[in-house]
Amino acid sequence: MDHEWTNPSTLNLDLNIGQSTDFISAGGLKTKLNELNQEKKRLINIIEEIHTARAASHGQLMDITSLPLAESSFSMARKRKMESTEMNTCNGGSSVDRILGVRDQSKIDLCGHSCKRFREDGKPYARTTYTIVDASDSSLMVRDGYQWRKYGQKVTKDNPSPRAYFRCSYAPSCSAKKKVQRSAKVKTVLVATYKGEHNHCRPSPIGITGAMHEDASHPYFLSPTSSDLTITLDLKRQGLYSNVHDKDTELVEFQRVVVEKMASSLTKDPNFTAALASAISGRIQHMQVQN
DNA sequence: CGATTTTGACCCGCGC
DNA sequence: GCGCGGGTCAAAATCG
Repeated sequence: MDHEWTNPSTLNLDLNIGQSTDFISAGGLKTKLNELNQEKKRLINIIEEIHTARAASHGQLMDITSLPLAESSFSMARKRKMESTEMNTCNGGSSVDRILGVRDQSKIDLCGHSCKRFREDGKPYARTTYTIVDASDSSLMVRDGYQWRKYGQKVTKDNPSPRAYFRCSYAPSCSAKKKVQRSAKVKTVLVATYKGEHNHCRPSPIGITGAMHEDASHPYFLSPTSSDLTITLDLKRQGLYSNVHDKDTELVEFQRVVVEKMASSLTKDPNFTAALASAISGRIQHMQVQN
């Protein structure tokens, strides 16, 4: 199975505008714009509700983050050395910091309940995220708010791009690790696989101005602080545990979320809707002149 | 000068 | 038992 992939950073959103053979009346256009405005208000309300609920549940997060860590099977050799498991608890940070901390998907679900998930053999699942970066960016750096130290790089058999290995800068007290590799199919996508859990607060929360969108269907994070569009998608929340090794499924899901997000962003942008209305009305006037 | 990155060597699990 | 490949180590190089 080999999906033909569109570069997510250059997705072509076919909105079917101007392709209909039906005549678009001025009244119909006005109705359509009103519907768009209503949809925009509805979406803003949903986002506000999500943020409010998250702020209210951060107290539960504090309890969850102080739970003992699950033993990571990531490195057997390392495990022998990491006997010092000094546990830190989060007792500080701004409310924004704490809210952003909720992004650690393995610890909390939408209801604030602990949802650290384990495979049948008792080992924790790896968390995979995708980040769109500039194709010319070869740094393999994924900004997730934590400080990482690179400790290795390998070229793997199934992907010509090198794979970078990172461990948390707070190691050995923190056992969190991640590996980052450029997608073999989409060169602008960095695939980051996280293992282990951080036992400390996020030292540098990513973009306070960043928009967080996590609901049952769209657990992703937008980072407008970088020059490129960065969308971090947590597939564990997508109910794709059983398909965690199916890269095609992951990539298709990623593409779907990107398309939905871009379409949603456009319809919420008053500049876009104004420009759209202007373009359509201009087209209508042009058609009337021709007739 | 300490922290971080690079990179070749080594370790270890797994399939044959 | 052997070879392969992913993951880690650690010395050297680089950076701030």
